[in-house]
Amino acid sequence: MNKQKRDTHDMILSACAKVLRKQGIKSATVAKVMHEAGMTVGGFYAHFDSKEAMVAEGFRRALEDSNAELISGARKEPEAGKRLRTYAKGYLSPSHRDQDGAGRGCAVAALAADMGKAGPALRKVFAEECQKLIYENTSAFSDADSRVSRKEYLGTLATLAGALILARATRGSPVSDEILEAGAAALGVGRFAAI
Amino acid sequence: MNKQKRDTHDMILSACAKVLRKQGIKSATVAKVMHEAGMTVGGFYAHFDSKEAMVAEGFRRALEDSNAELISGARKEPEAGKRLRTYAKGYLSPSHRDQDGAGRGCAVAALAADMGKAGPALRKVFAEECQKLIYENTSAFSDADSRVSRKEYLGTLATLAGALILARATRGSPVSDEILEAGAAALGVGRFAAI
DNA sequence: TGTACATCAGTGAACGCGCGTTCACTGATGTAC
DNA sequence: TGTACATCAGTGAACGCGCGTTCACTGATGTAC
Repeated sequence: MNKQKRDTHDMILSACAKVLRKQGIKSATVAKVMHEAGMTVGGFYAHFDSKEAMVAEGFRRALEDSNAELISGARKEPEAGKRLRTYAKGYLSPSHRDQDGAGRGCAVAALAADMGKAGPALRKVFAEECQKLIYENTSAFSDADSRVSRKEYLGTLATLAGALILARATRGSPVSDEILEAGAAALGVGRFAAI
Repeated sequence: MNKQKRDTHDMILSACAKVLRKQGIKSATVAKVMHEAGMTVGGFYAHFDSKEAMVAEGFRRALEDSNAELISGARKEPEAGKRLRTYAKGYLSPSHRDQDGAGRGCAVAALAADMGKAGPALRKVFAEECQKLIYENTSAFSDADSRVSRKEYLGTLATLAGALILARATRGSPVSDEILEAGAAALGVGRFAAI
């Protein structure tokens, strides 16, 4: 596989990751992804064995990209003890809720929903990527003085993802904003009260 | 519309609600729902204008049924202050996570995911039903001595639904159980610590 | 009571469309002589 | 250097399948006389 082909492969993957974050697995059709990558359908099978193979690779890309973007703000916070709070605030902002249309929202929230109907191969990739993400983020939110445990982070992640998914599901109704606020309040009371 | 036809309509709706809770909107095909109701496809349009119309009605049924089932245990708890805790414990049990295959899991968690891709009409119905559910449940979890505020309940709901969705998404991997436990711990620390 | 007819819930086959996948072809690039 | 050929990434049309929807038909029930 020469450089040019590798570049094309990469472009398709980026397009796939973007569409996945925008609309999930079912909507990430081969034609749509190839169009997004500026190509036609026919060339697809020179790069991937099947749609599922593309989605599996696309998952990794989507989850990596999305986590890198979401955590970048919190990383700048010098005091580790404040990072998770910064992260959560950004995560539960209306702008993050509405960013899914641009393919820039949290991939965990966007994809978790589709996993129920997905095959075991995809579920395995998803779980692996979650493990990586959990490991990376607990590290990023901790330092020698202030540690976020795996369990704390998982609990927070559940609240964040749940609030975001519910807020997106009710978008347009006043409950949507209420849910984001309630999620933030729950974390504030339960976990950040002492900070 | 005579009684017999109304009964049939109702059977289709029950079947629809069950399939919706099992597999979401996309998988609730007209043929599958009709088969589940013991009929053939052709009769469908005597009862509903379109698949979307069925799903809209099915939502109401699914959410009502699921909430009634999930809350029944907590309702038996005489002390109101303990009800939300009982509810949360059941909600985050591995058995609830695995009940989706039987069409008996929480409909909010099962359907919220599909809302992003659904049309505005369905989103409206979903939001309305959520409002009803929030109102009913805050009442059910409160009495004169112990009140659960709307905000507290919404925060809890976000954690519960988020943990369930993530646990289902990672089912088969050890993270799945971990997420359920972390969700319970988050609620325990944040909200039930004083109980 | 018995007969003829209307109504209408439900049947099952068909149609159109979108999607994953396949395949014969094109056209650019590189290699052999 | 120039010519002939091989390679192969990408094209675009086609195929099969599943799904929503339609439609001509059936057969049971009720009504008129």
